[in-house]
Amino acid sequence: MNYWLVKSEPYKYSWKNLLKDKKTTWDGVRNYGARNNLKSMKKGDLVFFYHSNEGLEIVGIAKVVKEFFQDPTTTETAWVSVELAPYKTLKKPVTLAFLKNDSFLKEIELVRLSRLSVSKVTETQFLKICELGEVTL
DNA sequence: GCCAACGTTGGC
DNA sequence: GCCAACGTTGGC
Repeated sequence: MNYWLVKSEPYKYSWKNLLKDKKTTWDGVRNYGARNNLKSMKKGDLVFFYHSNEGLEIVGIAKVVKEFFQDPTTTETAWVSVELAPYKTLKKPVTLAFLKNDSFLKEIELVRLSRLSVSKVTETQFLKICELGEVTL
């Protein structure tokens, strides 16, 4: 099992939208690093859902329900999508400011590679953030 | 294959 | 609205 994090600008697609939709196609990724991460996702992997621009916090955990396939928003075969479904909502969102201030969590790719829209999360980071978010898996 | 110019992302 | 970080493009 691997752990990931995706960013979304809430005015475009928020965690609430995902809860309402029950599942969504994660499309529109046009960055090779992010694309490679999408390709590495396995069914059942857990994915933090982060609100960028507004909120600046991790708000939920989604689950990979379908592994990568051609991104339906383009005919260029370089780009892929996965399907995500909501899994758990964090009782207490974990903010970027908090992560940056934590000597352990500041190593997370979300902080280190701030422009990457799909990033990796280690198991330890994942569990720590779940604890902070008061969410039980 | 290097690197300057430029564009984009996203936090502040 | 600014700017740092970083990816991409294109000339050489």
